[in-house]
Amino acid sequence: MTPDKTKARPVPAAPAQRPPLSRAAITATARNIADTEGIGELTLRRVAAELGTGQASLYRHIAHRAELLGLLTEDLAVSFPIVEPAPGDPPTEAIAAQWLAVYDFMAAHHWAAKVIAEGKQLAAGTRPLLEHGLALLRAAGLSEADALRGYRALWHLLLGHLLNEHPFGHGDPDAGGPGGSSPDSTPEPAGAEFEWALRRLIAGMGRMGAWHR
Amino acid sequence: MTPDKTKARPVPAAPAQRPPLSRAAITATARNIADTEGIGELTLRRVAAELGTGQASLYRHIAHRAELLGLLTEDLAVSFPIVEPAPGDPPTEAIAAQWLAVYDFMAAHHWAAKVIAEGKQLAAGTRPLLEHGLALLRAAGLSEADALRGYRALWHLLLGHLLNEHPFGHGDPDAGGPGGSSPDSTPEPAGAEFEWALRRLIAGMGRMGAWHR
DNA sequence: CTAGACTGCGAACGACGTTCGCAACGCAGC
DNA sequence: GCTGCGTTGCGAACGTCGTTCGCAGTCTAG
Repeated sequence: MTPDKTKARPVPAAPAQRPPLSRAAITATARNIADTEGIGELTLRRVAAELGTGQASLYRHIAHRAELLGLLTEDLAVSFPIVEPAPGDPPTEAIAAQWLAVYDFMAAHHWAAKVIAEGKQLAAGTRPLLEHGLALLRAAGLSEADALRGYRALWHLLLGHLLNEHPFGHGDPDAGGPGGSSPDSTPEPAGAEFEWALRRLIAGMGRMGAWHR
Repeated sequence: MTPDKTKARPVPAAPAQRPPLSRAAITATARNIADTEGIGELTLRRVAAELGTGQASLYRHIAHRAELLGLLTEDLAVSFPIVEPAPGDPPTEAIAAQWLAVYDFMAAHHWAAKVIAEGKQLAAGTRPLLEHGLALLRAAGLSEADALRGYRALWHLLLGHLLNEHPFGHGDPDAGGPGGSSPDSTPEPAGAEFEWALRRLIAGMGRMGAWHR
């Protein structure tokens, strides 16, 4: 179609014109697949197909699949929510609010916990969360060292819950929401279970730490 | 080789005589590989080779790889340590001792946390641990419902720590989690970090729960 | 001695991540 | 202009994985 006789574009085959295929484009496409179809469907072939390129082309921009996963989590991490403490709230409440927000955010991307857990390093993207999380703990009276321990404890608790909570990667649009609660079969709303544990951990850090008593 | 003209023994190849290849044998071999070489080396071909059989033979005894992983965790779970509380110990101490033992046990099998996390819930094998864990929490004054919540919280905390603590699979001893951004400070003995968090969580369950204050 | 079930397994299939080598460009300097 | 070079896209292939197929032997009941 469109037999462009003018010498203009003897372009390869069916490239249409696509954006020049960058790291960002690859990452975005990958994230899209992971979000909508589950991490299990995220293959390099799939990404390439989605972008309309050959799979080998991806390797001009990423070294290997693991790097793509790294970019993915990094990309997600930069939009981790930061919850400023409401004035008048006790520090424990600020901490709880912050981590509940992170939980909700991660739960909305079912693949995140799995990828992070096995991919290991979360790097630069979590810097703001780290900074803010530490500040909240410090403001609650924890020492520098304990704040770091506390941060990691909260993070681990979060990760553990996310990994065991929802079965695994199929892009089930969780948009279902809190509408109709099942009669009684559901043991607990999942998020509630984390909140329960979260609040106990926070309370415990206070009890044995510094701010309370 | 061995041009056996007489029809006597057209026996396959090198069967020597091996034990008849059972579920248990396969599981044991698989576990051995996972323990010594890491979960990354655990392939069906590898298991078959180790057993001296063809890979296709394995499918006479297991349905698919996932089932083997299930057997593996099940096999591990039955030997989860159960720590009877020392007389005179406060209930919180009994709980801590129990879970520290489980942590050490799981940490000795680096693959366990990963497999459990992605394999989903473990089943029958954890029954004794569940029973005992609940009993300890109940003995500490938690309600039935809270004991279950507490058990799961402890389990999730444990899982989160194990997954982020030691990298294995492809050993890049990079920092775990988003806490790694801190360049200075000591990495801490790993088990100690869990213990810190564990004791806070236990304390917190008491504080907001029932037994203390 | 025969029929049927069960077990082992060589060979292949399809999907994956990754590598190779070539074609097509963009843009210096001549 | 033409030439040479670095970069980008990509078809084809390789090696490995989980899994399936179909046959060849062995065991056991009748």
